Amino acid sequence: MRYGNHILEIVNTSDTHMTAEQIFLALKQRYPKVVLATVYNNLNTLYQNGKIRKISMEGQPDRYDKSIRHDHLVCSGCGRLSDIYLPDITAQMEQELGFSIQSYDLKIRYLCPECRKEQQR
Amino acid sequence: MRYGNHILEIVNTSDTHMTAEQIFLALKQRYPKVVLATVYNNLNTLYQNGKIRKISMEGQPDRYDKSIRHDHLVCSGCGRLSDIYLPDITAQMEQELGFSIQSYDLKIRYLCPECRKEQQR
DNA sequence: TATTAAAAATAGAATCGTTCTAGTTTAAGG
DNA sequence: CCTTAAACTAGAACGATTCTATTTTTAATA
Repeated sequence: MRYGNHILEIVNTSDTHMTAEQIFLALKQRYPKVVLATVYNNLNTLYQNGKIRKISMEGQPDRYDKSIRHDHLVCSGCGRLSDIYLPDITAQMEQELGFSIQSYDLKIRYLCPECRKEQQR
Repeated sequence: MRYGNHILEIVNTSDTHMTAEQIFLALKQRYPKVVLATVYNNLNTLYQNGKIRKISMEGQPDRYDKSIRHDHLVCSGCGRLSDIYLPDITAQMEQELGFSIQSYDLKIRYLCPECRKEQQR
């Protein structure tokens, strides 16, 4: 994985949630010969090794995200996705379930301030 | 939406999480002339009207689900997706966040009993 | 340093879920 | 009935992702 570290850095330092294409374009700046399939290969490997997260959103290309635990807010108006750091509820879940879990994905749907304004008209 | 009600019924009464293709095949039994694009159209409309839920899973076709509130368990071994009815944590989330939300999606990753056995070898 | 083998990258075709377009049928209201 | 809009059909098109075959790079070893 010649590009693995750089791809990981791109994903980790981005605060947006980048698509493979966007990561490819960013990587291309330093390595102009790199090809999209390579980026996919690297992303898949990083994902399988738990180094990054993958977010699938309906109708959109998958997005890649840093692996540190956090949750997501999705605005149901504009669709914008943002990070939110809520307390870990793993223990709570496990207590409810009665068995242990590996992780969880929490996606919260809301209306962002701008879309709320928009809607009030 | 000539097929709307029947599609809704298929989704609501299924305990698996059906793909558009599977729903199409089920619907075809009663309406042999129906076409996949129509099923997609209907599913999209139902989804936009909040009658059904849509679950996007990486690398797989979208799945459709009843809209009543529940959460999901995904086995990280075999990938099987199942329903789980945990208490609603909307209020808890809102308290943490300080603003109101519309809904949330909670997907819990774990190892199902069969895969746990498998792994112990 | 040269040799070799394995791993990663490249190019581009292929796949497959989903949407789109244009034409046709159906349903509802006047 | 007649008209019009909505829904459906057929099949092409699209786009994200994967696959295949080939080439390049890397790393190990002699």
